[in-house]
Amino acid sequence: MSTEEPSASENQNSPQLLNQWIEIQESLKKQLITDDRFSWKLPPICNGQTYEGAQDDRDSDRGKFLKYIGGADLSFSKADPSIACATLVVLDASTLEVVHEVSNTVELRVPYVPGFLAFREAPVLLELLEKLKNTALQLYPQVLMVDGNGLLHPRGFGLACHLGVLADLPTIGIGKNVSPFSYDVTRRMLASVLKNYCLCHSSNTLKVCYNNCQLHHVDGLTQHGVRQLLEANGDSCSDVFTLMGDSGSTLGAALRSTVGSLKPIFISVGHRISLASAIEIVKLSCRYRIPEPIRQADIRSRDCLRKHGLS
DNA sequence: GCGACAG
DNA sequence: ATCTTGTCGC
Repeated sequence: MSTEEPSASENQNSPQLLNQWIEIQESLKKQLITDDRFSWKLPPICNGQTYEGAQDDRDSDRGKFLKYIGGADLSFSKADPSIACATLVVLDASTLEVVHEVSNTVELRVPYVPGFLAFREAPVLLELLEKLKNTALQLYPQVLMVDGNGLLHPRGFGLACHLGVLADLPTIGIGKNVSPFSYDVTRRMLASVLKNYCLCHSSNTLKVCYNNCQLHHVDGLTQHGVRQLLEANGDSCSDVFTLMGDSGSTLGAALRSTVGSLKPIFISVGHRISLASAIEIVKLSCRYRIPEPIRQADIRSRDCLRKHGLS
C-alpha cells in the first residue's frame, strides 16, 4: 500500500491536480476586479494628480487617505525547503515605518509549481490576515503588496489576484524578476524604454545590461558613474513602462524603482485596484529597489526563521 | 540541442 | 525561494 503511494511531487504534479488548480483559478478569476474599488484616497503627495476616489458601498474609511500598506513574504529554510516562515507587515504610508508585524512558521506540503504559486503560499498568508484581523483590526491594511505577480500570469491570475479575491482586499503584485510568462513582451518593451539598455539572455539568466555589456564586466564603470549617467539621461527615458500583451491587453508595468537600479521591478494588478493606482502606491513605497512593505516582510520573515532556529 | 518557468 | 565569489562605496 505505502509503496504504491505516489511521492509528493508526483502527486502534486499530476495532470488531474493541475487541471483542478486551473479550474479554481479560472473560477476565482470571475470575481476579479481590476479597477479602483476602495474608499480611501491616494496621498495628495502623489504628484497632484486628480484622484477619483472609488465608489464603494462600504464607507468605513470613506474620504480618508491611504494610511496602512501591507506587505507579505515567505522565507524558506535552506535545510528543509518545506519549512517556511511567513510574515505580514503593516507600514504607515507616510513614514514607511513598520507599525505591525505578524508571523507564522509553517510546513508547506504543496510544492512550488510555476504558475501555481498561490496554492503553496496563499493559505499561510490568509491565516496571517485573519490573525491580524483578530488582534489588531485597526491596523488592517487598506492595500496589500504581494511578493509575486497578479495579472502578469499565464492565466491572468497570479498569487496577488488569488489572495486579493480570497481576502476581498485590494492587492498589488510585485515581481522581482522578469516574468517568464511575459518574457518576450518584457524584453522587447524594456529594451525600448530604458534608453541605452537591453536585456541579455545568457546561460539561462536574464540580466539587464548597459550598452550590451554586463555591468560588472565594464572596466571603470562604477555604481556612482552609472547613477550619474542615469541622472543625466533621466529626463529622456521614462522610469516606468507598461507591459502590453500581444492581444493588446495591459499585463502590468516595469518600474525602475530607484535611479541607481538597472534591474526593474514588475508591477501588476492584484485585485480591486487599477494599474495606475498600483504604480503610484509602489512609487511612494520605494526607499530602495524593492518596495518597503515587501522588503520588510522579506527581512522579517528571514529573522523569524533565525529566531526559531530554522534557516 | 535541451529546456527554459513568479516564489 | 536558496546557494554562491568578489567587488565597490559609504
